[in-house]
Amino acid sequence: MDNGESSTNNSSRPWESYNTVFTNAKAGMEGVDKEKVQRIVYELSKGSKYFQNEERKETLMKQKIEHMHDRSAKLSSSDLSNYQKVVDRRILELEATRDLSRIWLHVDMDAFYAAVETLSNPSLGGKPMAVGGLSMISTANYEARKFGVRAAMPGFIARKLCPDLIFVPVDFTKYTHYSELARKVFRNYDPQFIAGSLDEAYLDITEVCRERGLSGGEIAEELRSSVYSETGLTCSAGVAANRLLAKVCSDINKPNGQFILQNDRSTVMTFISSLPIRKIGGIGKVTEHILKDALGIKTCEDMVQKGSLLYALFSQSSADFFLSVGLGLGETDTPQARSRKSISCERTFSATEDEKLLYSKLAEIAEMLSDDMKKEGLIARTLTLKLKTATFEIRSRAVSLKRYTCSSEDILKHATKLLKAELPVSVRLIGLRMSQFSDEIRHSDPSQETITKFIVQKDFSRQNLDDNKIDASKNCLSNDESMSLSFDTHETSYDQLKDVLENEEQSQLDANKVPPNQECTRKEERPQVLEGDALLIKHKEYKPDTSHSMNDNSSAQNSEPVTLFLPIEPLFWIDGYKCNLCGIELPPSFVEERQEHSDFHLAQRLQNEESGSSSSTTPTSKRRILGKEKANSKPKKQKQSEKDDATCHLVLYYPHTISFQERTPEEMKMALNLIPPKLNLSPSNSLGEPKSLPSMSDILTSSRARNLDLKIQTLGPFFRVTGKNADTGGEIGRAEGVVRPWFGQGLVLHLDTIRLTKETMKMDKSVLGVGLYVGAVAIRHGYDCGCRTAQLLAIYDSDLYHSKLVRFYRRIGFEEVKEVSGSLIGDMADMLVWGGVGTRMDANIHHLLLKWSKVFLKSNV
DNA sequence: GCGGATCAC
DNA sequence: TATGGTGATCCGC
Ligand SMILES: Nc1ccn([C@H]2C[C@H](O)[C@@H](COP(=O)(O)OP(=O)(O)OP(=O)(O)O)O2)c(=O)n1
Ligand SMILES: [Mg+2]
Repeated sequence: MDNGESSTNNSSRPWESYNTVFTNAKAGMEGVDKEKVQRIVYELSKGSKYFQNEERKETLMKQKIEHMHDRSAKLSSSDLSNYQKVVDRRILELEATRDLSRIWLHVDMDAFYAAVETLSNPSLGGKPMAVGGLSMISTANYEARKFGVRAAMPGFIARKLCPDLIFVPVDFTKYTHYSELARKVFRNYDPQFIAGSLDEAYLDITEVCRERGLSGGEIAEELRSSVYSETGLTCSAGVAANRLLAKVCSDINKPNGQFILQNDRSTVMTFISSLPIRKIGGIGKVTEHILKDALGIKTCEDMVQKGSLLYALFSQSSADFFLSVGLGLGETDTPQARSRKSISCERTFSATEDEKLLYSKLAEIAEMLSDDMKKEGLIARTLTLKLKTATFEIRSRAVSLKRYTCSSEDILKHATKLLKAELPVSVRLIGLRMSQFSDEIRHSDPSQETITKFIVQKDFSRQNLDDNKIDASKNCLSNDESMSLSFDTHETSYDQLKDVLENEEQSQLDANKVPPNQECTRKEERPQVLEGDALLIKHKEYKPDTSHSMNDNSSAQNSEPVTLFLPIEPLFWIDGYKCNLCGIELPPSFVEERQEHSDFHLAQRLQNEESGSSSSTTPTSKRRILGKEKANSKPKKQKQSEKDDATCHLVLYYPHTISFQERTPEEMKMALNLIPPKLNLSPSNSLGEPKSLPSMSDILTSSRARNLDLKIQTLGPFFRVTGKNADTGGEIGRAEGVVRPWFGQGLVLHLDTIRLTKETMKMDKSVLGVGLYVGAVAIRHGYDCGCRTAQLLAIYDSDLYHSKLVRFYRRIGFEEVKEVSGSLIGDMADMLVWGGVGTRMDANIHHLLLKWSKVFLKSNV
């Protein structure tokens, strides 16, 4: 592997072991003498603090690789064959999700900043030029790239590579302007295009192609030509069946070119097979190294070939991502816009130990950060201090405050404490970040402006350090008014449910948590990307990463449903902790989880039998299970020993860990995604959801006006929504359920319980109103997880209550599917799954949200 | 919840 | 002389 390379080269050609990102392939670097570049970079870096730190990191990476390698060597052949089974099944399941019906286009401007600069100063044309300074350059034009000059390279090194290099300082306003021009063009092809950074976007051109009878390639030509005529800038495009592939494609014929990958499985597979893994977004320098040096994986094809190793050594979510990459899969839907989760500000300066100086830098940064937060109307409660020491070591120190804040005084006060604890230290960078925002999300969530606009904002700037209390009372004096306003809207649009909802006096409008946001200027159509190359609110939520240690990752892994085809066998815990059916590990102390788990296996089996295939049911053993209401009694160790050899479609879940994981609803959406790779940016334009479905934040915002404090938690695919009285904290209602595949329906949202505790409610009349809110969060969660259908059981308690329930659910959009009476064998699966008898009802989630949109989206005044 | 790493642009 | 800034995710504690 790397033996020969490192030992011989280190002595004679030391630069070969200094691996920088600059050695990676990149458009415009084809004819570059890589060795020469590497040598020069090495010569100028050698011995520097930066270099030493890179060496330190390199060492750590090597250790990681070695560790991974050892682990792979220890795997027995039986381990591998077991993992291979998992891989084979997973491949089938992933393959089933392949969607070749959509046409995605990824467009990326060529040498963006540099091209813009050339536009405003044509004399730069044809000459090697870089945007940035001698310390760092942001990008370089293609003339400069011939010399090996590229983004993120220090300017002084670039100048050594290319003595005639012209430097132009950055000017974000210009780039933003041209970015906007280009986006106007994009909008013509996909009004909901997903904007990445200033210079790239994803467009779903399926409809345009269909409507105009043009191919993806023709649309790409036209779009690029249009971008050129509108901006004077060239760009490159990639067209493929999903975003991951489209992104890879846009780089192929860059600059000023395009590449179309036909939506045909074998074409895709051929394309992907020889593709170096580093080309895939999310696989960077480290991951590439680990996969290559420890596992011998170089191409995407290898990912499939060595799938068993991946599943043995990485977390399930990472392995899933890798495998899906190997299959050429990627996201094909248009994700919902996501709001930012943190805001930060950091500055580099010449390293110093001078405490006075450091404190004053800190104060400046706190001030800038505070200003930014105010501009966005954000308040947050977790503060993180970031330091880069003179030796380039990165340190971070965080505190969570009792109250939300955006004041520079608050920030500085706590930041100072954090910094103080680190002194003395020589520092070259200080940064501050605020996260854990107060509920609202508004920003980037277009539909949100509805309520926001009702809130008359005063300038909440400068809450004098009153320390605490920033809250609503101070900022939004007109709170009551705004709330009642929104409430009215709410009620009127509810007429359909009036009889059930009854009154809604909703006396105490709390507004307690309403943040002081304003974000006035939300221009009607603004992708949320803003200034500078910074604000790209992009995330790749799939971070394949090297999980290490942990012989068996399978235990605490992510929650991802895995479908297995296994013969039915009795369930028991191998060695007392490992499920013999699926291998999941659950220590005996995980009583509840074990219960759910064994129930789940049994239920799946029953459903399978019911749903056709094998009719050989074995009623006996299941009967008793059914007695216990869902959560309590225990199905002993399933003795359904009568294992028919029927092959069963089992779905099992890997619980994330012992406890529910607290997540904000926004985060939630991605928690259960099946297909990992996503680099999901913010949908641009303000229209947000196509049909203006109520977003999670709409629902939450609306609920707060009703003094409801809603929360959602997840445990793997399971979720729990709780509604509390915002004043007392007392629980008013909750909904629980699970997101899971259902026969022939893809993912469905299974609503287990919607429980309301009217005792604790002040206004016991609006119980069902609360139920609607709690349910809406669950439904929206389902929507975000990709469910199309929601299922529930209107439980039979008493005639009166039951019919009321059915009526209620029917009104809000559910339809009766069947009666589960308990008298038919076929009911057993339902009874087991649902924990009782009643009326099974289904609803189309999209329709449901549409129907409810009037409620949660106060139509514009 | 915190801290370190990784990644993208 | 000189190696950026912003935001996100994941993992292991
Ligand atoms: N580490 C980086 C990478 C990029 N950028 C900025 C400058 C680029 O102009 C812009 C777009 O990034 P790209 O990766 O798309 O690079 P270019 O557009 O400059 O070149 P090309 O897309 O032709 O390869 O983002 C940056 O500031 N820092
Ligand atoms: Mg570009």
